[in-house]
Amino acid sequence: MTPKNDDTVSNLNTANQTRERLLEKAENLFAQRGYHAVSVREITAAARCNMASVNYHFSNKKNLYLEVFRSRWIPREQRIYAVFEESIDLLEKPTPELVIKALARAYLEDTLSYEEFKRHRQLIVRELNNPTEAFELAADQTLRPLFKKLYRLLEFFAPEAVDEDNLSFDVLSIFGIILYFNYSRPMVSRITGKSYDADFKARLIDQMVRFSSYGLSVKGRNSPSK
Amino acid sequence: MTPKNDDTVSNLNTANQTRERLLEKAENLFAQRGYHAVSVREITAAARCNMASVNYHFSNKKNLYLEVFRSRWIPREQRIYAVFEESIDLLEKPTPELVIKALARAYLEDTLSYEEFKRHRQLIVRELNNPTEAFELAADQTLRPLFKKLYRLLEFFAPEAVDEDNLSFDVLSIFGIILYFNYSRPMVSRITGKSYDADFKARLIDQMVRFSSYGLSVKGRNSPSK
DNA sequence: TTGACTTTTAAACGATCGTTTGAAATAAAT
DNA sequence: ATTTATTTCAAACGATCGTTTAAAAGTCAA
Repeated sequence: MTPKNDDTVSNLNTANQTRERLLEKAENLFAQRGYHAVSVREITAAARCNMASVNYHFSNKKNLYLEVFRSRWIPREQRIYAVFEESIDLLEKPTPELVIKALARAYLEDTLSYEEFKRHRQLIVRELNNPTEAFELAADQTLRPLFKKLYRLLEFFAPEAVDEDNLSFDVLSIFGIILYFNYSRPMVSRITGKSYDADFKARLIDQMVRFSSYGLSVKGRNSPSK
Repeated sequence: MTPKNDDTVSNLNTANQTRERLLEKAENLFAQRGYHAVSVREITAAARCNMASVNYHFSNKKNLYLEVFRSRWIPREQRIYAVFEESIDLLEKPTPELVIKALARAYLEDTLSYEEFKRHRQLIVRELNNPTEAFELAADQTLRPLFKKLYRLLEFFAPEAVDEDNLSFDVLSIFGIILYFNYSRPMVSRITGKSYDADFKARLIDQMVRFSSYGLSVKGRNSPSK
């Protein structure tokens, strides 16, 4: 009646195939139109399996939604952070400006396909606007660790002059800039009418770095005149 | 069977009372949980009227949603813009920094109550993330006029050096900063743990101005050092 | 007060929702 | 080959959805 809950070997192939198909299609549909606008019938039709499969593999619709975050969204976000941290480690002098550039790049460059990133963003924007249990998962596993990392990077570079509150606020602001420039992509494209090519990407990254690094309250940034 | 469609005087009092109650409660619920998550039964229960009233006054649920934008969201946004334009007119020298500050203030200061503004933001963030017909209404009546206004203000102040694309991009960026710092309010409060008082508001405005004005590609801003 | 019109109401409509059921199909173990 | 366990399936469940209906209640002019 219920799926096996341990990792003893059985017919893993077929079972996980439909389970994975369900997660893939569910994520796509939830991202596009939101939890309540998507029906279990629609998800299972897209995954070409029986309607009862959702309850068999995930017990109910809500838990399928949460599992999309657990097994797809969070690992993907962690991959982005891994790219970010790797490029930080390569820097000999991680100035705030370089840190922000590394973060912007990790989000925009090649790590994910355009469609994959679109889904990814739509899911978290929904949660930021109207948090459910999934927001708590995402906050604990990805957002707060990133904030801590950013805080330490800025703190190291401006160890004396700046108080804790200002620094926390700056961290949130940087995250906000990155988030906004990604989440508003459709609107930006729609209004500027520009295609989303490599040049546009470079322009976006430049804009993000300028807008956030110059606003920092920490010292040690490059000369903002020019 | 259907409500009167002209302005001949009849029992306006009672009719418009329930119509207005429906719009008020519908906006509140749509903002909090989204179109599909809210039922007509729930809206009419909150408005203390019969379920059929929605179809009587608005013909169907979807049109009730659109009417929330037409008769509540858009006029409210236009009031914010009016406050912005009034304070611009008082400036003798509308530098980009002062323009941004005026815009940030128009959104944050007293124009709307906290709860009213929260609803207002939630509605538009939903539409930005997943546009429906309502987005087109909002874009035509409020967003695009604001962009044009901002463009003209920046253009006037930097008439020579900057090309059209950069300026359009800056306008979008300013709008994005304002939008983000408002729409992420719940998250910011949640993570910083600060209460949303007058000091916090002033801090927010300061942060918005710094983050966006220093990033501009136009000349003529105040010295960005310090 | 009558009569025309507007608004509100209770009840029901068909459709679709998430979930359950029990049997059929498939795979793995003996 | 037989048993055991896992996965898939068609069908149905009760609940809730948006909408319709037709009558009751309310409003206002003549």
